[in-house]
Amino acid sequence: MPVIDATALLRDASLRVTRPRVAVLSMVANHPHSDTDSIATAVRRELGSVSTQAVYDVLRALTDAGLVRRIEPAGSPARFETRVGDDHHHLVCRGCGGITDVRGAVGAAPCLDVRDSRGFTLERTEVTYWGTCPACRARTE
Amino acid sequence: MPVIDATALLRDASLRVTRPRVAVLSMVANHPHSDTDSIATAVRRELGSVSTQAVYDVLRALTDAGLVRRIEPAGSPARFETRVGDDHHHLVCRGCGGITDVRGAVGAAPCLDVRDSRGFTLERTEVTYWGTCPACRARTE
DNA sequence: CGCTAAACTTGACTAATTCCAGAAAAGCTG
DNA sequence: CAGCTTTTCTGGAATTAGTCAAGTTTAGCG
Repeated sequence: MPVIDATALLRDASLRVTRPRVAVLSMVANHPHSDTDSIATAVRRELGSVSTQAVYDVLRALTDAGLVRRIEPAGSPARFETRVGDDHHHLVCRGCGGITDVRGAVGAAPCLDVRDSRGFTLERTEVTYWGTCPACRARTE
Repeated sequence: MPVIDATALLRDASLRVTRPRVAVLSMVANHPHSDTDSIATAVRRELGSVSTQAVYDVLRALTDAGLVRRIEPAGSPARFETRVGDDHHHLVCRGCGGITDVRGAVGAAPCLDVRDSRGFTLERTEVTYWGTCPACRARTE
């Protein structure tokens, strides 16, 4: 299991270190692409009782601080991951909604330059690949 | 105003031609990126009274038939457009949620090939550019 | 140890979308 | 063009995801 020092990460981001925050951050680090509900369930299993609201608040705080990234493929509730800063993208299965990371290179990719940005200030480029995972393909064949 | 023959499009897709369908399809064609609510309002203005359910059903039928595409940027209700089949992508403003089309060339773009597709069958690649539109930038400066 | 702001709890609430069951309408079929 | 079948539409209730507000607790500083 990848061990992360959630406490140190929180401190570095000048966030208070609370039990719910540590539990949520560890959970997201160890189970990338979890949705809010799975995170809440896992955190409750660890700490006993944590309000849904707290989970939302914590995830918002972590997202704002840049410790986790929120990903939200169409048709699916929000999911979270800790891999921030590297240019990876997501492969989403239409069958089961599962998400897999794929390497990418946005900065280096000339075809992702927008020539006609119409005055927009570009901040981020998000690439989502839609397809069917091996398990779902097997099921429908 | 781009005139489309909604009736013919529906027939070609072997969908029954109903007044709500024609109205919804025309609305989407003339106002790309509309959300369900605006579509419902516009359709009601034209036909008098149409249930919300009918609008959802029609949009689903049109989407399944490939006549419209459903786009769903994070944090925004579903939106619809008729430009299907060409490789264009979307520029989404974080401030106002507005969507602008940008040309793209997925098929021709080498950097969008996924080398490590982990057995997935790839169906579509979706690129979303996040940024701030000129109007929103002006407002916050 | 005690203070204070930040974080957590509780519970009601909104928005978007779907489900359900019956009524109505479109379009074959003869 | 009358009747039958299939599909669509209506209205209301249910679900899901997430937010708001007010009061209580707690981390971290002195």
